[in-house]
Amino acid sequence: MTATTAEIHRLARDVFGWDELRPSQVEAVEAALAGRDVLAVMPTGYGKSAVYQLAGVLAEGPCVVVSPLIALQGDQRDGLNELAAGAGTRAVAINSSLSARDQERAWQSVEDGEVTFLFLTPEQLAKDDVLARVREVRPAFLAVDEAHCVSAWGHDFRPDYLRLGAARHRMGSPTIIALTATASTPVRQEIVEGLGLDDPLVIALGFDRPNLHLAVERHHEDGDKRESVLEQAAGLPHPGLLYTATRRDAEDYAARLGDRGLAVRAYHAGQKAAERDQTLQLFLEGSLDVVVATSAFGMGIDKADVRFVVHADVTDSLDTYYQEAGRAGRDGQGARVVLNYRSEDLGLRSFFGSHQADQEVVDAVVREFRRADSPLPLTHLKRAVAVSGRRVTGTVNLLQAAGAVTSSRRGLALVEGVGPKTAARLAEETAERMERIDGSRLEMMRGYAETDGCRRQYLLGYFGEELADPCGNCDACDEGTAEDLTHEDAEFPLQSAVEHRDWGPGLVMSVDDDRVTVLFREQGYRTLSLEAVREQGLLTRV
DNA sequence: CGATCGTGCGCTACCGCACGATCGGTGCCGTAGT
Repeated sequence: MTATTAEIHRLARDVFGWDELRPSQVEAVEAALAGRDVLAVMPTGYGKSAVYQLAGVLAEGPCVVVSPLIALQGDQRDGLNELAAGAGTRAVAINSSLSARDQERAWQSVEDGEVTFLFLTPEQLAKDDVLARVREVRPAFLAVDEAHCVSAWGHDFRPDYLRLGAARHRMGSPTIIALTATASTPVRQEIVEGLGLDDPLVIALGFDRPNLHLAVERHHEDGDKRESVLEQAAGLPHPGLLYTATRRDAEDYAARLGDRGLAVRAYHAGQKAAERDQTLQLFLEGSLDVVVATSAFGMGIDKADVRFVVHADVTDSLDTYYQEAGRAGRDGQGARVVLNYRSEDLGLRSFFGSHQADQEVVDAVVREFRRADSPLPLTHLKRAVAVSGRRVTGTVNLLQAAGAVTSSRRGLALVEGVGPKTAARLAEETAERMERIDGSRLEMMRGYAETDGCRRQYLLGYFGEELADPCGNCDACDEGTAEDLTHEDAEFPLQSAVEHRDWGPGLVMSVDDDRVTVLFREQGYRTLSLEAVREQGLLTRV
């Protein structure tokens, strides 16, 4: 399956009405059509979706699109149906919001060959009957939208994300097109591994958003921080978004900003759907000054003129932070991005970082494997073990990551010689490694908050992109504390591969005068003193 | 990790305090009950 560059451009123009495509979009479409897996990390508004849309129309079989939120799927489906109305393509979304009868009707249209784009959640693809039906229609592509969810949610919250790689093979091994707006090096790596991408074309570009002014406000007392956050949300140009770590804080800040006469509403997952929808509508139509929200607010929300994004608390990583902060200034006009930081607030985040498996579930899963002496489908294990399916899936994911369980087309199997004790030990070690890595990502958050250097150089460095000079549009640059952090002739250039005596292979993420930060495969991010590195010969370039 | 809630104690009170327990954030899905 191939298409010439001219054909791709013609399709974009005639069917979708896009006059111009970027070279990276075309490159990604061509690779996908040639059967090569693709991971495209492109900023919002860059035309990520065009990659699977163009490839999907040009391909022989339908394109399965995995998307995390049912509401988002509805928007994507409607947008696609409107966009390509004349081209004989059709998009449907099948999920639990449809009645059994409507689901069946939708499947019929898929099986009759009327559907080019089929939107599904990862949970749908965890079901045997769904996979069987998908397999029958011989999909050409499995597009994974918002692919950072694989890394952010796959481990425990929505474990079916980490089983998409296995699902791909059970549906006849279509080419995967994975898409996300923000992903640092380790997140990209997790997407590649989690989805089982095969020698993928990785396109990652355009992280810099020069119109965003980046700032950090450091605080000692919680009360002072709250006052300052209120001042920011009230005083900065509107409309804006205020992110909080808890639902309760979202309500509190919203009430206090309301007292100051602002048009403001809270938004979090504890509210009724109707209330949330209303808030979203009011915000989109420009009737609100501020929305105060937990992380529930955001994905798929495209409002161009957000003038500030203030964070009342740190997030679990800079990936999440930049994803949320990046909702400011999409129109390219100036916008303010402020992180309010207290080192104590990092505590809440480390609480959320446990990956430990439940001993009982590990035992039960291992017992079930040993009882059957042939590979088992996950659905069998979920039936056989008397806890929630999610916990079983999470445990199996952990055991698989630990190398105690392998997955093949025939199903899951215990690695030879692994008993309950070994499985438990491997699971624990793996969970600890994940926690170490989570902890190190939190440390990068601390680093961003505590640096006196240019925030943008730090942030872009985290995403593996080098900014030659201090940006001139952050608080450190305003105050003149930012020094030029780039060292072209440095002994450890950015993104160069190194090997540590004890910690193994790593990648250089940032360098300054006396320190180097390296991303290690097993340890996560570690900052080392250059003096110690030199004296003890800790690092070698490889 | 830190804030908040519930419990039990002491013992001039339906109160104050110390202590331990619990909770904190994202959304699928299926099923029970209106």
